[in-house]
Amino acid sequence: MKNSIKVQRAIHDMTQADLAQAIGVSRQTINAMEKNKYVPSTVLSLKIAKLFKKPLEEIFFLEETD
Amino acid sequence: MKNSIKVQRAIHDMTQADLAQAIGVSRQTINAMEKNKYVPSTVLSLKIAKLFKKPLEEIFFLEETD
DNA sequence: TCTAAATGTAAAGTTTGTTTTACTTTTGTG
DNA sequence: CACAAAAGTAAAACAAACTTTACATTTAGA
Repeated sequence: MKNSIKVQRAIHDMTQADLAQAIGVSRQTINAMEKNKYVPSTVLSLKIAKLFKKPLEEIFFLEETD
Repeated sequence: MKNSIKVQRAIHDMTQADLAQAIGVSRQTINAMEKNKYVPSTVLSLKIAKLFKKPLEEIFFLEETD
């Protein structure tokens, strides 16, 4: 799975730390997500989509390998 | 987080086992999700939304406590 | 009612998400 | 350049997702 969190952060002018605090996770969790180190839980992705006011599917994308 | 997987299964006339096989998890995983035993990964929820041809937010909902 | 299919549940084990701490590297701005 | 903020990274520890096996309960149909 891939995501466009970094782009959304740029649009909203937020740092990784800002986003982390806004949704209640550690900064490393945001960083790892952006670097595709792991797949976040659905609660996390829903919170991020909600914060950025976008459908979840516009931020998180399935890949062939998923 | 809550979800309407059971309703979607009914609409598509699928058993828990059918759905499990369709998205590549165990039947117990589907059962546990329906009973809100745990929060699925974003890959799982995306696959389910895709299978049922619905926006993810129409199947998985954040709650106050999330 | 009898039976089979479907669902619910539970425990043990493995894998993966997430946190914490801490340090390095990059980037932007004076 | 110099400094600070932001981003990248890494390892250990813990929490949660997911599997497997196995069995009990419910539901639907002959």
